[in-house]
Amino acid sequence: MNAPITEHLAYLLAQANREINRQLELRLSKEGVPVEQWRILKVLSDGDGHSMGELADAVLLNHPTLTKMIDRMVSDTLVYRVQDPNDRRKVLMFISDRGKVLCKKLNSLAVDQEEHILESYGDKPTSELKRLLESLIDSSN
Amino acid sequence: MNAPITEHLAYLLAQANREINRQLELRLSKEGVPVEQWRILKVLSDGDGHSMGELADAVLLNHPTLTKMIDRMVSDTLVYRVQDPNDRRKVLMFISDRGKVLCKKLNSLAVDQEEHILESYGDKPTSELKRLLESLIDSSN
DNA sequence: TTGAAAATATTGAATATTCAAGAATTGAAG
DNA sequence: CTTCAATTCTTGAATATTCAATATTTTCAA
Repeated sequence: MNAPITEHLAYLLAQANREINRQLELRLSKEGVPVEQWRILKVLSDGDGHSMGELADAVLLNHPTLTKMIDRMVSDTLVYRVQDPNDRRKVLMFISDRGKVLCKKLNSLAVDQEEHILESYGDKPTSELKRLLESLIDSSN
Repeated sequence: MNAPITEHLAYLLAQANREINRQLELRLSKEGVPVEQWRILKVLSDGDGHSMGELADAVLLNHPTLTKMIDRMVSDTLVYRVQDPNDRRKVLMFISDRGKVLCKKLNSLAVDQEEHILESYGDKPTSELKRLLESLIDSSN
């Protein structure tokens, strides 16, 4: 017989991702915000304008999904669109003041989670895991 | 400023998972099968009957999604349902002969991928990463 | 300079997922 | 034994995601 599915890297990643994501979702739900929106706010919180393509890459969403999520966030006045003056094909996304306030709250919820992981999983394993994940991602490009 | 999103464990996991999953998807698409169906076949390939609840846990899908995916797989005669004689609330899923044949092909495609990762990423980092992921998952329960 | 190809974002239809409710069966307390 | 709560799975409606097509702008070669 072949190796069981629980030994495949793809499966272990999916499982770990699912679990950690579930925990984070649970915390962010206190503010009624999906994980993807937190990512968007966090990327935009540098105050710069980011094009949709750039954003889609950064927040791990494909274009149409991002467009529709941004539509919602614009309705909620968390972010706003500006046409890029240098390339009018592009739309630059900016975070609003309301978005910044929300983002701060979300950050602290996310930090709570990271601290919880550090406690139960350990300091060294966590940083070692992060290092390995980064290098796996690098080696996949 | 807060830590950038790229330093959060949740983000790194999502990114790595997305990338590895994308690669696996690409291989399995040669047989026109989504990753989740491969997982289902693999779990069932022990020949035992598995209840829907058990399966849903194992393949990281929630109940209704699994039910509908199983409906498709039953249509394709890859698996079949049998009512559990000991507990008639339960449905036991079995893999068919056709399912077994397909599963073998998929396994070798998946093994290809694992080997590709081992080559580009290295033998030791891979097993170390797997170990850390397993223990993260453990510590989250 | 013009026109074709590439890049960027959005839209709408098709598909898939999720949530909440329902049906069937079992378990267990009174 | 009966009844009520819990377990298991499925269904249908609401929601979200994806694919393919479209519109707009830019790039670049002829």
